[in-house]
Amino acid sequence: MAETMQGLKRTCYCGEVTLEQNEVVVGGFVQRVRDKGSLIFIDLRDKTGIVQLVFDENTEKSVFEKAETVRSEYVLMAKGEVRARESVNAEIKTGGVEIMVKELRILSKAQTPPFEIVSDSKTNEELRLKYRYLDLRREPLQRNLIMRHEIAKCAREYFYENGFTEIETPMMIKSTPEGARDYIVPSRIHNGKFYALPQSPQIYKQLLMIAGMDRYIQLARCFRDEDLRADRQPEFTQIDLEMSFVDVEDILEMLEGFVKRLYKQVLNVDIATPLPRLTYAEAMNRYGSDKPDTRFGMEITDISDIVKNCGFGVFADAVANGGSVRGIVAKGAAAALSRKEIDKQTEFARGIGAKGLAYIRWVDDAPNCSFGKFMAESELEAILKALGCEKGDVALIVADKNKVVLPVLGALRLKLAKQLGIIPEGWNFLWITEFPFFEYDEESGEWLAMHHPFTMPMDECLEYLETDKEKVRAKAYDLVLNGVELSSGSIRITDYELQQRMFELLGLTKEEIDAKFGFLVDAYKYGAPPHGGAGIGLDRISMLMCGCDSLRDVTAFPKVQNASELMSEAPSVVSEEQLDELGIAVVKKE
RNA sequence: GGCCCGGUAGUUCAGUUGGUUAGAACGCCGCCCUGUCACGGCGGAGGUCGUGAGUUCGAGUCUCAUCCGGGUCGCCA
Repeated sequence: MAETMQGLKRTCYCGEVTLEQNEVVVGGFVQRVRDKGSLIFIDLRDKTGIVQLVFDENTEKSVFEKAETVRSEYVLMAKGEVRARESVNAEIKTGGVEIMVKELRILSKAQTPPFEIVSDSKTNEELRLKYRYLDLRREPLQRNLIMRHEIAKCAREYFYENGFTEIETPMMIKSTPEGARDYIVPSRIHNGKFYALPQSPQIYKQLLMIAGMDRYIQLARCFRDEDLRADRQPEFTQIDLEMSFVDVEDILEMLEGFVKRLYKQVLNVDIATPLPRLTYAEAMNRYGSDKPDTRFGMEITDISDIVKNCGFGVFADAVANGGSVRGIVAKGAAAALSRKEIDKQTEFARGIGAKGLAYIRWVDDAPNCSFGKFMAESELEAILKALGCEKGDVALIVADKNKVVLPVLGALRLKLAKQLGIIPEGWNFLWITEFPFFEYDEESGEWLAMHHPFTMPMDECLEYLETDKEKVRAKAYDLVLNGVELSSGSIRITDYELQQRMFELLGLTKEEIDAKFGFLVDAYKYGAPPHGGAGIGLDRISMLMCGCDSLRDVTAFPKVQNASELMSEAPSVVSEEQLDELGIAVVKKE
C-alpha cells in the first residue's frame, strides 16, 4: 500500500530549488538512484527539471531504509533542507544544490518501464506511442507541448488585443463532399442520416461575418479522412480567423504582425516584416512548388529557347508540344553525385511522373552529358551558360509539359539539397499570392476551384471568367515557412450574383448549389461586409518552432500512418446494440 | 491502392557462404561501496529471432504469404 501525501504540501518545483529556500517539499518521478551503500542520491524529476535528494548517516534510519527501496519512476514527495553540493554538476540548473531529506513518502511504486525515460531515447516510435504517457514524461516532449501551449497562448493574446472575438463553431455539421473526405457521425434520431466532423470552420466563420461579429478567431479542431504524412494528421488544429471590411493587404498585415509577435515572444527571434512575397506563377517557375523552401538557391532555369531546334528529339518535341525544357544546377556536387547517384535521381523523377532525366556531370576537363551526342558543341555550351553550370557541378534537366517539368524539378531540388546538406538554418517566411482560381482536372475534364468556390477572383480577372479560365487568379494567399505551408486563406465572394456565376462556371447545377450550400448562399442575400480570413496550422508551426520533423512530436496523442492510435487502439468495432440503434449494418470491404 | 525501408533479450543493435549452446551494450534483479551525478565493483536472470507455410539433413539467415511500424506517390477544395 502506497503512502499518501497527507500533511505534506509541495512548496516548489524540482527545477526551481535554490539555496535561498531553507526547507522545501518537492514531488516528482525518480529519474535515477545512485546507491553508494551508506550514502544514497536520488534524482527527482518534474516538468521543470531535476533536483538531487541525499540520504546519509545523519538521515533517520527509517527514512534511509525507505530510500533504499526506491526504484526508477517511483513517485515521491520529499521534505528536507536545501544545501550546497560538495561538487557541483554544471550540466543542470539545480546542479549546485541538493536536498538533505528528512521525510520521504513513496506515493506510487512503478514497474520497470518498457523503455528508459531519458531525453535522447533511441527506442522506436511504435513502442513509445503505445506507452505514450511514458514517452510524454521525457523532457523533449514536455518541452514541445509547453511550447505549443505558448504559441496558442500568444495567438489568443494577439488576436484578442486586435479586437477578435473567440467563437466556437459546431463539431457536428452537414457533410459537403467537396475536397477532402469527411469523417462522418451517424445520427440515432435521424435514422440513416449523418453528421460530418468539420474539415475547417470555413462556412461558419463566413456566416459569423454576415452576422456582424466583425472579427472572429478560434483554435479550431479540424478533421480530414485522408492518408497521413509526417506533416499531416487526420485531426489537427487551426488558428482560424476571419475579418470584415478588409482586402488582401489588411489580412496579410494582420498575420505578419502575429508572426512577428509570436517569434519574439516564444523564441526571442526577430522576423523582419513585411514578409517577402511571390506570386504563384513566380514560385512555380523559380522553385517548381507553391510552397518553396527559399533557404537555398538552386533555382529552375528555362532553356526551352536554346533547345527548341536542337538535335535531341526529347527536348525539341517537348517545346514543340507546348511544354518546356528546364533544369537545376547543384553547384560543386559532381564529386558527391556519382553516376549511380544520378541514376537514383532519375528513378525518383520517374516515380513522380517524369519520363526521364537528362543530366550533365562535370568532373574533369569536359562535362559528361547524357544527351551530348545529339548536340552541337555550340548548343551544349549555350545550355551550360544558361544554366550557370561549371566544372564541378551537376545539372539535371527535365523536358515535358510544364505541369510535369516544374513539380519534378521542384521535388528534385528539395531532395538534392537535403541530400547534399546545403540547407542553412533560418526562418524563411514568404507569402504566395495570386493563386489560380481554377484548376483543370484531367480525369473529369472539368474546371474545379483550386482553393474553394467562395474565393474572390482578383478584380482585374473578372473579365476573363467565361473566356480564359486559366488566366483567372484569386485573392488567395498562403503563408510558407521553410517549404512548409503554414497558412492558407482568401478574400471571400460577398456578392450574391457573382457567387452564382462562379458556381455555374464550376459546373454546379442549381439543385447541387441548394443541396450543398443553400443556407450560405441565401445568407449573402441579406447584406455581407467584404471579408476574408485564414487558417494557420497550429500543429505545423509548433513542429517548426520546436525543430521537429513530425507532427507526432508536438501532438500529445497522435495517430500513426493508418490513422489509428496505438495506445487506445482506436478505431475499434462497436457493439451490435450500438449499430442496431443507429440502423447501421457493416459490410466487410473486399 | 502503388513503391521503398524496417521488425533478433525489457531497450538499442551485432549475428559471416544456411552449420554446435543466438552475442554485446544499456536496463532489470542480488551483494558490496560516504560525494555520486551516464557513479563504480562482483554475480545473476532474461530470447517462440513479428506470425504462418515452404525449400533443406539443418533456417535468425533462402522463398512465398501475412501482420505491424516508418517514408513516399496517389489523395489532401
